[in-house]
Amino acid sequence: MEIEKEIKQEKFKDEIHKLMINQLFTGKWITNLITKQLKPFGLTNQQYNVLRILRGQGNSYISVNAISDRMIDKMSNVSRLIDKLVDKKLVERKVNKEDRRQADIVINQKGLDLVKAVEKTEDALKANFNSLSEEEAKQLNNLLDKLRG
Amino acid sequence: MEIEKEIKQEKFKDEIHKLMINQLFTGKWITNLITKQLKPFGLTNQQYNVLRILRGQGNSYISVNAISDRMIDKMSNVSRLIDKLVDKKLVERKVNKEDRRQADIVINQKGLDLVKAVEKTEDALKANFNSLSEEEAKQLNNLLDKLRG
DNA sequence: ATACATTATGTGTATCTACATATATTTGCA
DNA sequence: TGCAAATATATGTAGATACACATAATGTAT
Repeated sequence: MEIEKEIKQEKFKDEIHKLMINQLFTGKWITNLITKQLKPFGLTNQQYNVLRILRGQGNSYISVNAISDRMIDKMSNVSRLIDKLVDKKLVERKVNKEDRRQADIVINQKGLDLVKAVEKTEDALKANFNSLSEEEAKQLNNLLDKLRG
Repeated sequence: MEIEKEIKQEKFKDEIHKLMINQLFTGKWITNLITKQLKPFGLTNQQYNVLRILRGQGNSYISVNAISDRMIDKMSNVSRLIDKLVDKKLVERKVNKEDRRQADIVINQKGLDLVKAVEKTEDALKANFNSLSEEEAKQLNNLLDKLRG
């Protein structure tokens, strides 16, 4: 649906203003889809983001800072996010021996299993995204990258 | 910058997966820009969204539900958002006489002045968006609309 | 070695958010 | 009319978020 109809706004000051709003709206739309996907698993979007980052590291530890660098939402409070994941016994944390300020994190088997379980529901999520061709998705990716300058 | 570099992820499962992440990242990027713009005015993004919706109605009242329909983030708790704006004396609320369940809201002069003050900073915000041509912005708007199906 | 800056993470706090549920009112229909 | 369903808004609550600040360890220049 056109953004004009989604938010019942007939016209915008200019194309950039419309783009800002369209972008925010679409971001929220995707966020909500993912929130719903994750709800049965008791994970927030950002907890899931962290788990996937950790899985990407295999069985090697990675610092809190490095996790933050890789997150979609870099403003997140990673310390407390990790706390939650430790509480849920999905990841493990240890102090780095070379630099004792640093906390190193790794995903464990329970965490890996949970990510795998979530991924079984990916098809349902993807079904929301079949209105674009591969070519259009590429084009959109390029424009988004360019938008951020 | 390419999304791959923004989140230090070399490759994605497929173009749609990349698009989801790129979209979330870009949405958050814009949200953060607006949050910073609004901070000196003591407004949250959603409070500002509501104020602008109300301004669009001129001096006629509009229901909480209708505000919600027009919001970028429809999940918001509009009742309490309005509470805040009433507390700040930026809007006024009255019970609708025909339907006493309904609360009708209108922006007042102080609210209008505040929106105007924020808009004086629009140029600084827009400066973040000059990497796209008008034509590319249009194309992006169309692709976003199409993405949501 | 000392002191100052920097880095890495953690914590305190107020506020915001999402979701479930409650309250009040209106509508529709037997 | 009377009563269940629908509608409009509000509230309770747990948890998440943003931001300022605190703590601890390390780097660096003298």
